[in-house]
Amino acid sequence: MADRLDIIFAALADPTRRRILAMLLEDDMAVTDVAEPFEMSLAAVSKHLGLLGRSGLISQEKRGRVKWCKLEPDALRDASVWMQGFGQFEPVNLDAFERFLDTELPTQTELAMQKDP
Amino acid sequence: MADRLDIIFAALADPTRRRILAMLLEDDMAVTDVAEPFEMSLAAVSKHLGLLGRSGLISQEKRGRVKWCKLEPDALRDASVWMQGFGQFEPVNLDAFERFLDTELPTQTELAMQKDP
DNA sequence: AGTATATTCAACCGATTGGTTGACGATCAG
DNA sequence: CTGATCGTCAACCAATCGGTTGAATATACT
Repeated sequence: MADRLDIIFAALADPTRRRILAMLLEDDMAVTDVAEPFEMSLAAVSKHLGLLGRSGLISQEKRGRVKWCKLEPDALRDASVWMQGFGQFEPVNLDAFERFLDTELPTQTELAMQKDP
Repeated sequence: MADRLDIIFAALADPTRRRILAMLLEDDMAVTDVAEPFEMSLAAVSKHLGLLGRSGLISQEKRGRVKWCKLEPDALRDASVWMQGFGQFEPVNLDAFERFLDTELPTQTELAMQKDP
């Protein structure tokens, strides 16, 4: 049902999760350390991290009793490519955008896309 | 307290709305024409368009009894800027970034391999 | 062994989301 | 005026979200 872009954009649609991602940009962190600056329960932050993990934006690896969270910026590439299709129309990005249209609009055959058969 | 990024990412987190945006990339459209290819009620599509309008991703102008929907790609700029904050994530450098990731991520086997225990 | 730490799980809550339906106000055509 | 078309509104529904608590499970320390 929910495809990859759904989950990624939904994950980005929350300020807590965006802040977590920004924190992980600095360095890998344990769950407790991620939760520390937030004024919410550890369980809530753990949920956010679980969602981020499911979205692929972070990976989590348990070493001992500590679960380390690591940013996976590669997952943002899909979303970035999608958005570039709207923001800038550079020739460089046209291929990626056409690929996007292929996957995103499967049934839109009559859509006026001037693509070569 | 939903700030602008919240609303924009949330608007992008739905496949119907992304498809609507892709349609509007081709041309401005009336609400009924936007709704035509979707297998849902007109009211549902109207709600989606309302949300897209509130997010600033589209604008709507009523001429006569027809409400025209127009893509506003500039609204994506905030989100794009935020994502580019994730480090060397400019469109031009995508290839270089991919190469960086290839050397940075030795194994992806543990990624999303968490089946139910 | 016993205790502290790290993290998740389960149940619950109120708010939001994505959809439906039917009624409704505008606006256009005849 | 009459009737069709365009679009939204209001009420409802099931599912999800973001948060809370308290218990449970591992792992580490002494």
